[in-house]
Amino acid sequence: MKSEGKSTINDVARIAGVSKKTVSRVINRSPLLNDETRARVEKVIGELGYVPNPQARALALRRNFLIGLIHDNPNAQMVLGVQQGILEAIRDTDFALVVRPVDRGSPTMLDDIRGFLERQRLFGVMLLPPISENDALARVCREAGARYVRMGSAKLDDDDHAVASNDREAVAAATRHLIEAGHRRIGLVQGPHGFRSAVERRAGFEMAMEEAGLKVPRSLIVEGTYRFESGVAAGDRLLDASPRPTAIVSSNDEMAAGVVQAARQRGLSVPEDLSIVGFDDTATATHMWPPLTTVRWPIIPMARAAASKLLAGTIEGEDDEVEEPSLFLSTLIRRASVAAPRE
Amino acid sequence: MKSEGKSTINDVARIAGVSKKTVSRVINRSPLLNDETRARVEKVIGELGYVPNPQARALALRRNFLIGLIHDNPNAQMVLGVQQGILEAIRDTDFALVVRPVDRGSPTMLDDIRGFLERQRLFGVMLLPPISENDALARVCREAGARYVRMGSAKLDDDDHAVASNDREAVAAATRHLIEAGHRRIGLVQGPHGFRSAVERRAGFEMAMEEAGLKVPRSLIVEGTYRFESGVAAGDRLLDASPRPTAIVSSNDEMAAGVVQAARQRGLSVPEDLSIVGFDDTATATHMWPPLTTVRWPIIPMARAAASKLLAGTIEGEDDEVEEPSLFLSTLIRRASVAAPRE
DNA sequence: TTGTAAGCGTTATCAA
DNA sequence: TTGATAACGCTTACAA
Repeated sequence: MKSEGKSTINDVARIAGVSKKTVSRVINRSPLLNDETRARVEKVIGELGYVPNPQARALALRRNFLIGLIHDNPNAQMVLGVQQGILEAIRDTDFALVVRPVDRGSPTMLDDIRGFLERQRLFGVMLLPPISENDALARVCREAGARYVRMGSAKLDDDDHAVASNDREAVAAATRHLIEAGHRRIGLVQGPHGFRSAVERRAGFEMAMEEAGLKVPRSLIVEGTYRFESGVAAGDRLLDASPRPTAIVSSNDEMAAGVVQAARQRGLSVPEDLSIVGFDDTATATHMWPPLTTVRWPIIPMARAAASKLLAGTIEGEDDEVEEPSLFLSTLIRRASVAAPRE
Repeated sequence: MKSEGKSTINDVARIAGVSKKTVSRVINRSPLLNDETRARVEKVIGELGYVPNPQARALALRRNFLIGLIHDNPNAQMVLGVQQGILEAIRDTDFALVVRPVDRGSPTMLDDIRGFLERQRLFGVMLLPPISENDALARVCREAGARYVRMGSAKLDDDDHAVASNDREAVAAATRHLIEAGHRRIGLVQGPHGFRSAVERRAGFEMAMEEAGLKVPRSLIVEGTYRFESGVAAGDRLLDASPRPTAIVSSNDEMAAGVVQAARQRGLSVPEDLSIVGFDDTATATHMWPPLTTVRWPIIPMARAAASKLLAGTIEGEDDEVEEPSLFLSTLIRRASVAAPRE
């Protein structure tokens, strides 16, 4: 058992008295191998503490064991959740995760990513919203020879290349929850322009309002950036409306926290004067006061499934028959930020 | 301009009418090269869209261009901040960032990390607190031939292998701020056992109290886990004390938010009935109510400096003379969670 | 200043 | 079921 991982396939071959190729077959679990030979080679591998060199493998195989996470996502919790999901999926494999944040605003973003993919020659990449919604980016991945899986708030690609949540239905359910509590005048803090999630969540909101025969005046829909500050601003705008809404649906938790702050600044209390529901169920939702009623987005399982899709067929020990799901259901988590309207 | 990044050094050499080695010299900016030759080769490189294959380079150089981030840190904001800092440092280099969370509780952690380092043969790794405080881990890195830099709340290693913040002094300053506001009975929510940051922050607290001739009863120091829930619990314990503390120093923001929640649950308002200061200045601090007075920990610059240290000497275009700093000063950010005690 | 030959550690081809 | 030999794309001697 050498302490350095310096022994090579040649050492193993020499000591075991076989050829390199035979050792290679053992490493790669080739089925056509004498059990006795295999055992002998494995013994030597164990004794030497031999670990195959991934760069050499990558060179010979013309692909490496790196999967990339490309994102331009403003939400730290979400990004970390995704990382965790991916890591769960690649645990016990030779794959490693490399992260690559990009700047959606940059005109050279696509070229940057193309360069990155060509340079690193990644096995595949995971694309997070919002850039996962960019079809040109998917094309770049294909052209660069990188497999990809897109995560999104709606089906963005075929099942081999996308996992999605049902944001529309989830927000509709959240809105219905407010309606059932007695609210009639409900505002929406919408996500930013260009985000599919923003579109889906708004559609869910409007769907539920329409079902209930409720009309949403234009003044009760305000756009935010998914950031806290924009939630404060949106809250201010919404609470300036007259009559004031008695409830607000926010397209994410962070903005919902901003709305709560806006309400508090004008002496309104939540949920007595104003009910609020968010989206994401990030740590913010439980750490704020009152704890936020929100939609739990199953980020970690989604990311895990997406990563498994990416690796489909490559994982040895796994039952390759298991098809990863492509749609993940979000669920409403009821906490303390919703109550019946006053009077 | 081929769309695929498939051309190799041989293609470039053939078309430019030079040897592989000359192309290699161009790529590696060798100084002993005829300018004219260089120009000719560079032209061909541009036309072909040639990109050197990193796995081949890695194989030949016996080192790759991957730097790892090894951590077991409970704070999402912090982890993401560190990632951002590292990425800023490696921007415009060929390096990529590989993330590797580990389980501090696992008895096989060190072996897992050793296996990871040997398998991936990383150029170097960044170690985050709390595992960065583990000297055995540093040894494992050295044995595996990986450079490393440790981030911490105090000097953990020599200057080439560590960057630190001055947590002790920063918490002392925060505590003094409370004392100056008139507080005398001040509690501490301490970080968890085994964290150097917890030790340093507590030391800063005690230092400031002692300076002011204030005695801290044992009942006013409660240990938390750095998580929100533990902050709630610690807040409960502290507020049960009699007489109640009029101010609390929390070893991080997340627990501070928990303390606020505990206070609110018993009808106490912040800062009127209870002043609070946190540590980290994460998003939580500004998103909560009231906005939290806290210590800003310069995570991103620290991480950037740490990554630069790791790469020291390898970056071509850079002025290698610039020595990265090893100590980063935290500063007190005054917001609305501190006021004079009542009466 | 440039080129030749020999690796780096693996896998693929094709024959035995 | 195994093995010799040639890739894979680059760098490092060592010459020229």
